[in-house]
Amino acid sequence: MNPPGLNGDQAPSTLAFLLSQVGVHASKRFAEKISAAGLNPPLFRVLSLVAAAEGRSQQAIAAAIEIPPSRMVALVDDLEQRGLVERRPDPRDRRVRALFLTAEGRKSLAKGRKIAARHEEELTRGMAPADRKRLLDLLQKIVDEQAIGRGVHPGLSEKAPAE
Amino acid sequence: MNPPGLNGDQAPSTLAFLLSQVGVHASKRFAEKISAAGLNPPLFRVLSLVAAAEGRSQQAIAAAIEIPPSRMVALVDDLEQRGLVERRPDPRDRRVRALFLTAEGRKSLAKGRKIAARHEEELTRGMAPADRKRLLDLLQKIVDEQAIGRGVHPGLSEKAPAE
DNA sequence: TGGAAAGATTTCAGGCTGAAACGATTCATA
DNA sequence: TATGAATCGTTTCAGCCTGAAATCTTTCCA
Repeated sequence: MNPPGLNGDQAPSTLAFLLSQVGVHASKRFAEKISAAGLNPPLFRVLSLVAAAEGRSQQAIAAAIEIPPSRMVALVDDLEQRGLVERRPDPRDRRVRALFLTAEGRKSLAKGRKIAARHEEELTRGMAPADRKRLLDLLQKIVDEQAIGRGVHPGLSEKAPAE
Repeated sequence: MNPPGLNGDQAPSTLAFLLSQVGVHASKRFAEKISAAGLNPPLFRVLSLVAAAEGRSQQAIAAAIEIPPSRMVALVDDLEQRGLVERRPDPRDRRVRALFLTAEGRKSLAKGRKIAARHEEELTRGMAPADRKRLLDLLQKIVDEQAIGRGVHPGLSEKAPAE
């Protein structure tokens, strides 16, 4: 598909490049798939966190996934307009908007989780279970070593991709 | 750093999430580092490809890394303004602008490569060589299985991150 | 009580991106 | 050889997302 001398003579991929390449690819694929549930990745992540412990404040959740408050507002606005999440006043602290799932929100979340599971399978299709576990362990090791927050996902955008 | 019940009770990360998380992280780190060479990842990639075979047309290179022509023009403009790359007319085809490195371009490329090597090491610091190779093989397997182009990096931006 | 701090929100401006339209040139084919 | 299709490079344009900063309210602390 490409003239010889283009892809053929590329230096063997480095680990850094492969990680970046596969990671970004996985992100984009997931974004495509999750849209079938009427969501996008950030919304799905917030929805999941709300479900993990309902009644938390917006900023508690925002801090957990390291997104700026101004962004959080827009995300919750979005979720609320779709009727997936509810903002309720917190009687203990009137500054706070406590977040709760609606029935519709639970449905969307369930749908999203199914899609995520399918995504997981497709991504590792053709891999032996042992390899799967090995890959998972190795990646987790990097997360720990690099001091990336567990469960904290740096969004796409900003700057650009790697090598 | 986070109140209990936030990160502590998160479901064990999936492979898809880890891949995306680590990949995006690696991308962003690299973007930071490569700026020390006065470059950004896309520029570095184009610079590398020009070096791999000087005299190719803009679109030949653009096609190799799957970026739209309109974007390529801006990238080459950028590289040319920095004096790293030269556009020369192609005597065989007057539509074509053949690309060549300048002396300065070679210097920048060398600098970028050093940074990339350091990045590679930092990313895998604390990993046994055997694990490194295993990880590389596993990732390469995914690239092949998922029909991602070898050496083709989907840029950041667009849609959003995963799970 | 008064000032600092925190939660939520709005505003705003910058950056990046790709589709589309365009002129110049080359190619294919009749 | 003539003519329409395709290619290369370029410019234009409009959408999108993002985070910093300012604002307002409410709470905390000294």
